Amino acid sequence: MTVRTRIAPSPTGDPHVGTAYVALVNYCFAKKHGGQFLLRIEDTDRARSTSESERAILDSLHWLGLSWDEGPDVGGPHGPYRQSERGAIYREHIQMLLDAGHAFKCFCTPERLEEMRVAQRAAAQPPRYDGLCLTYDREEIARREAAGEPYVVRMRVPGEGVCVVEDLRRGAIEFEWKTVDMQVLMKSDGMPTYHLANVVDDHLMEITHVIRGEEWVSSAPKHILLYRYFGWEMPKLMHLPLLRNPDKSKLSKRKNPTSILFYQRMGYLPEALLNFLGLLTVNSADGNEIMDLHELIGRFEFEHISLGGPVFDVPKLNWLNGRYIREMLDVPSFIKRVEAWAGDEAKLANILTLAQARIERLSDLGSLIAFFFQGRVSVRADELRDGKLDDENLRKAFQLSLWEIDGLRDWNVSSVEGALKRVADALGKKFRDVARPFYLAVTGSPTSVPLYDAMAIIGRDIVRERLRVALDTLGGASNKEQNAWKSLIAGAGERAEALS
RNA sequence: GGCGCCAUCGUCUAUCGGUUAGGACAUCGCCCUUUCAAGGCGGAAAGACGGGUUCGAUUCCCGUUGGCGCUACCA
Repeated sequence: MTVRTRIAPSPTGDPHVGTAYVALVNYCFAKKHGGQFLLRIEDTDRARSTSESERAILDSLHWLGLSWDEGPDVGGPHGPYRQSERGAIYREHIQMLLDAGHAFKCFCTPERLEEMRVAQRAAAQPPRYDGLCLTYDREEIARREAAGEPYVVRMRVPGEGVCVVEDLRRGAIEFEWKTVDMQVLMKSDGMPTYHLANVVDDHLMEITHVIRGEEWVSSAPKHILLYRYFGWEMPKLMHLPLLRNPDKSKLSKRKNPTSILFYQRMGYLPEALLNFLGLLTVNSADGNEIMDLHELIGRFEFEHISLGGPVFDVPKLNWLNGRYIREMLDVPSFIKRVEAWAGDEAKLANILTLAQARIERLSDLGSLIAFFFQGRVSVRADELRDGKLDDENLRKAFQLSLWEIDGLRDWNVSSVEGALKRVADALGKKFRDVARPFYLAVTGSPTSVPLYDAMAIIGRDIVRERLRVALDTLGGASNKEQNAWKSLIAGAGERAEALS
């Protein structure tokens, strides 16, 4: 049997380094065993999925040097590879479960479900659907359906017994069935949830090894049950640890840049970033830590993956990147890399257009536009404070701006302008009265080229990081403050939270 | 709260019952050097805690503690 693995990202935000890590492991495992590696887009969440995000994920993984044998961009015999295009397949499978009595229609309102969960929690019970709609007879269901009541389809789950999840790396993990919820398989909008789509697709795409993040361990019993209901052979499972912030919490952009785009913009070489992630998958006890993809594949053994969540250690990445820059590139190829990174003609033209009106000598250019080519800019707290906002409002301004820019669909001069104006509105100010700290945070200087244009050119990832650093410089925003401030930005708080 | 996963230097890790617990990053010192890097050499730095099992536990088992995840009509 040929080994087939996959990466199944959800296009709901920036391409995450964690996705790259999981993709790398899947890729190495498949190639090590002469198998295939697939890419499938899990875009069943219609509200949050975007084609820009999908594009960015594909581009980022390609940039890192990864490729796939089948996927939405390259096709393949098991397509389509985008879940939003597989609706008929899921409906057919949902019907099979319904017909066999393995799933049922549930008409319960969100309010009832919420009350039920609150009660269960208060009673120290595991949260689990109580089965009300399971008691309805044929007529009752038909009546409600005819009346146009919205419903979801849930899977039936045994009330007793134990489910054993076999994990390649962790061994047997036991769950009592009564702690496993009767998961929604089809939402009221007719789209499948992750659990159904994932199982159906993995089977139809002949995936033999499901290698995914640790956050899926607790839903593995649901997946096992679905395979059983369908009478399909279960693929092997392996759950990878989650990448962490330096404080050991799950890697999140609130505390750390998580987007591959950020590392690209910062001038990390793709080989270095890939090598860095690869170090978490091989045994490098011999002291050699410089490895290309080919060597990573050769040395890959899943036994080498430690189960403790590894901190994404930027200093070590920096060291690796430095070694790649000075050891792995000769001067001509180094020059090429720099040109590719900084020499984008359109970008340079934009920058120079902004600068032209503001210089007297060409030599003024260096200090005026240096911030376009920097990563973080350093600003002191007292410089930021020297404005028209008190300390709390200053921190609020930065926090709100972070939420706003994360909530933007498009990144361009006018969308950025809109975001910052909304922040000023929320503070009850005109933007020009709060502009100074933003200029300082983003450009490193209180006077510079036009801010919105500059931000549009610098890119969302670097801008977010500079704003985040400015906020941290002022002491950050406490959870309490964040909760209090969220309501000031319509919808952006929740959005940012969900995307974090 | 419920369920689950995890636990070696600050960080990434080696060790698959017996080691002076090894390497790498970061850090400190020295050397090299017109500066700064880079490079070379050296130092400091770890088995969370408590019980077992065993002739012997970092390693196996149990408990505690801690970290993390899940707990949605998000993935």
